[in-house]
Amino acid sequence: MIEQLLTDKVTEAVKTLYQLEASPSQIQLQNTRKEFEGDITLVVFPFTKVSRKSPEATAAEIGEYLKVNEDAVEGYNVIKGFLNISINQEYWLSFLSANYRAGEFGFREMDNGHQVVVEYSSPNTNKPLHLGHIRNNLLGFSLSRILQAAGKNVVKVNLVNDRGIHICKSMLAWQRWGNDETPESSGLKGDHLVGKYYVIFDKHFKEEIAVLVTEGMNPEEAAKKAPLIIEAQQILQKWEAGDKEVINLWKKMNGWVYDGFAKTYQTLGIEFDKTYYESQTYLLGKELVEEGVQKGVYTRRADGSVWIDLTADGMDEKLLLRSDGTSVYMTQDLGTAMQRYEEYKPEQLIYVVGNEQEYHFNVLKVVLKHLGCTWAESIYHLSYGMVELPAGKMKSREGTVVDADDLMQEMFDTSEAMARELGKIESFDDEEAKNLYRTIGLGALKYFILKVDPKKNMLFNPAESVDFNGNTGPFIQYTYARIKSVLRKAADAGDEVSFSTLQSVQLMPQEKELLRKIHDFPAIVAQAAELHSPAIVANYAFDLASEYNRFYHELTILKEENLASRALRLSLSQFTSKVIANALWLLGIEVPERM
RNA sequence: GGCCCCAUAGUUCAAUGGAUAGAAUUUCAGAUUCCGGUUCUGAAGAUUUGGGUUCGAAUCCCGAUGGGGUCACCA
Repeated sequence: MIEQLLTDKVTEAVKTLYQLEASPSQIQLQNTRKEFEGDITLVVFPFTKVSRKSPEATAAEIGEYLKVNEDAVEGYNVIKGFLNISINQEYWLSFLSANYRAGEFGFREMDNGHQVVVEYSSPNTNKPLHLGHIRNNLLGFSLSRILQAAGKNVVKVNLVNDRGIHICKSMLAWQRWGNDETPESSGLKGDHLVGKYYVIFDKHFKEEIAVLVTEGMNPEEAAKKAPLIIEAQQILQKWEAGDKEVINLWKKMNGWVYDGFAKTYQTLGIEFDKTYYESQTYLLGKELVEEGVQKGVYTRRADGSVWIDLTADGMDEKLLLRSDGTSVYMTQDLGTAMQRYEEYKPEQLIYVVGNEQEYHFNVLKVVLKHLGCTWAESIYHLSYGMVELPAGKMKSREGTVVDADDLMQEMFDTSEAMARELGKIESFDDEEAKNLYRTIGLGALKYFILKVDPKKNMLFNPAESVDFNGNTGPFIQYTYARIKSVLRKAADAGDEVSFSTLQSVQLMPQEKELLRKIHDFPAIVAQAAELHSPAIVANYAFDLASEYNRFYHELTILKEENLASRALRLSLSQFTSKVIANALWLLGIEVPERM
């Protein structure tokens, strides 16, 4: 791309002019702002020290050097310390004709040397997925695709939290109040059915606590002494002891949940390369802790529990093994991290987990480093903020969770209402129309959530997200469909032939703007991968769609008489549609061929 | 309270330390017209606060204020 070309030339220029070996960070190239003449701008302030001249004079010297020594540079102008470089039209046109047909534009070949593991989703099996999981799943899936497009060999991993006291609560409630209810008999999706019993457990549990409190017990103690919780703990113990009856019930109910999750994942359009179950990994990590004790980096207390003192690292003391020898969260995460490292030897180990667990991952890294695992540095916690709704905050503790399945259905319904109102579906049969609602509803949801910087808390407004105008997924999808429609019409008129005649037309400003925007796409993908941020791709997709709309609005395409101009505009349209499709693919968003 | 994160137009989001802080939406004005709708054009509108570093700060550093998270032998 042109940036690389210019970086090299500028390096050469400052070496020749000022005998300076410039580091890449000193060469700051950016797209020239619209109000100025030029395509790419070099910030020359970093060179004024060695040039011992004013910013303007320095810029002029470098500009002149580039103009003389680089064919692609046709001119320059200087404003303050900014050197605005004009790239000649041949460069842009050859870029266009070389790439406009390339379906994989912006994507790099996979390099097997760069393996990356991305863990995301990681649900509990006692209740259905909710809005928070949606952000998690979308981020994880999209990030995986972005990394893949940047040339990484990505393994998408899910770690299902299928054991523990939470599922025992659902099991107990189902045994006691369930009357053999099944997904089939109740018509409920499996995960919803199990979630229902979790809620039932909680209701009775709270009642028991209330009774104990009126009898004079303090609430904290009551929460530990309530018969239901004791019984649930007994079930957990039986589970760990391998009790047949308990295990069978556990398998049955988890099976229902998996069926339900599979449907949710399918509807949401995400997938995994590999699924791990905590029931199979929760014993891992104990040997590691033992190893740490031998090495003297962890300490065993009199009661048998194992701790690490992280006060020197600015953290607290942390428990690594219970006094009864059983694992805690940290123990198994140490184990699974080690397992993954040994299995894949990845250059990066990414965890998509909410920001409430930031401390946990900081500790995880440090604990591994104390063990001598230098690869702990490759752990990256993609920490994301909470999703709120206009109605208020979404926290499971307050019982205001928004169910993922319900939310998606609402999105489909809303997009249907919207499409009908706008008369989008008159030429569609039922099947096509239904697919369109799905595509639009999901596109709206995904785009709205992914366009926000992951680390920030965000507000999801369902009604606003499906708007066909504005910074929304449907707007981008609509732009794509419109381009496709233009191209179909052109093809009907037998225009394909002229696509190949892209020579010596004069680029109009709007055409060049669009081309420049398209030209940025590979750099955007690289940056998004580097910063682990789908938001960069999302905002780019909107920019590109908006740019196309401006282009489309100001220039005629189908009625253009000049054949070369017409070919130019059609190839630009084709190119834009490919890049929009590619950008949306990175976000896991489908594009409709017409709408 | 300790530690971590966040703070940008009325609202929801942008801005690798670079030029006059961009969009979308809302509001207002105009155009379009079967219409108080749609579409189009234009305008208005923001860096919480006080210092510091820098040629240059929304961005980096220190303090204040406000919001969120986290400080379990839960995961």
